[in-house]
Amino acid sequence: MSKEELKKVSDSKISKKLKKGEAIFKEGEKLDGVFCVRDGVSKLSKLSENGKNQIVRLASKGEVMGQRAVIAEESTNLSAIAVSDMEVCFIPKEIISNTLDTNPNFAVEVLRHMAHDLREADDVIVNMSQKTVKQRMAEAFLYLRKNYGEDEDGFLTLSLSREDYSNVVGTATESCIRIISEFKKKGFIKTSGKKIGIADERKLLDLIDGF
Amino acid sequence: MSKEELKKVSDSKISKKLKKGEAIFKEGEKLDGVFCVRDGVSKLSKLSENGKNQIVRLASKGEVMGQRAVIAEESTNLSAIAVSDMEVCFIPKEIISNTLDTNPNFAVEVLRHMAHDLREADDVIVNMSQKTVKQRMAEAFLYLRKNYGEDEDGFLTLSLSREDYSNVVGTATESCIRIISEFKKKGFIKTSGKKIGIADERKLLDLIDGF
DNA sequence: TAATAAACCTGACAATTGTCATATATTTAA
DNA sequence: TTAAATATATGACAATTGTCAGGTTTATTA
Repeated sequence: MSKEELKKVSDSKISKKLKKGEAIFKEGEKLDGVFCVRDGVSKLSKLSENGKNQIVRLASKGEVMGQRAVIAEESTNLSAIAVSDMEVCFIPKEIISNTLDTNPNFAVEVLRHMAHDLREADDVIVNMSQKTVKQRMAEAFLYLRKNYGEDEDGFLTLSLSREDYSNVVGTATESCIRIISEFKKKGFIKTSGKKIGIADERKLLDLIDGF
Repeated sequence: MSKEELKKVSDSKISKKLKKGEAIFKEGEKLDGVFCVRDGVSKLSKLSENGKNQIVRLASKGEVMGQRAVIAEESTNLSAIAVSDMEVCFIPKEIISNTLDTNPNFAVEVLRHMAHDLREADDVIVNMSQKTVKQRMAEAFLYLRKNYGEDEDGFLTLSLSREDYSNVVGTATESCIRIISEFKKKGFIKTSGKKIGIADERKLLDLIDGF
């Protein structure tokens, strides 16, 4: 079964709609299959011992959630919560494991995908440990524009709450808010209500590079 | 080809010896295959834009390095440098890709392994972003004991330089040294020359849990 | 062995980030 | 619509962490 075939399977399934804030699955659960995002965006996060929440990655259209746990036959280490209204479909693990066992191409394709995820995770580790909160905030804005685009007025299509931002960059919500204020004052970004737009990409890039 | 068979292949290869400090490969290189650690330990690290080095993980006996890049057909995102004298063997990428294409079991096995690495990477992300430097230092000591053991006097078998420690936990070398001094003064660890041993596991665990 | 280099250590201080308290704005629900 | 809940914002301060500038010790090598 190729990726395209799998997509067909997934398209034929009845998909589930979720409202912003609803959970698709929670950390520690056993998953009976994987979830494929048809529309909207989900945050994949993990609770640390001290009660703080860390958003490890975001998943949007076409991306699959839960495959790591299903493949490793473990309970999931992450929670998936909708950050916008969503439509997801479910693919039972039996289909996954059957296809894995019988079709080497599929396995290799999944493998490539996971190799890619792993590289991204490595990059996140380096960013988290070597960059300042301001630099991480700047990267978050650029990442969101690159991956989810902006509207006709130049505001990010995917709007996260301040708390979500703080959970992405790994900082206190207050610090996050302060940095947003500072960036706005300096003209790096613009805001309108809770919408945020990039006003000066160059300045953000300079900040990331340490200038 | 099963994992055991692969091991046989690798064992039959002429292996290469490396002295502490030598590089197996460097960030950005194209790899013609993967490296299997037969003896010793290697650090897998990445340079961030600001010139700081981050150790993403350590690889020891039986572990494979470079598979992510070979599978994704990308240049490697990490450097591998020996932190002790080492013996590694090389498996050409042709063998890997042939085996991947023809043997679904092998692909699934590699997949499981990569799923495991990905989970660990997620955990590292959370640790890096949500824990203090002291907590991360405490975790590093416990991790090193768990994975590489201690000698008859209770000192960690794998002894890293202070700079390596700082690159593992993502902090300045001076901060790292100060924390080592503090832990020693408080009786959490003991030192002898550059050797470090765990003196009070309970206290370290309490610190990690925020007490 | 002596000279040199590298690693380790410490103090002083600055910069960054977190915490707590509180105020305002916005959203949600009764 | 009004009340309650939630999200956003800011000040004041403390705690953490980084930087620079020296030291000392340990390892390397000429």
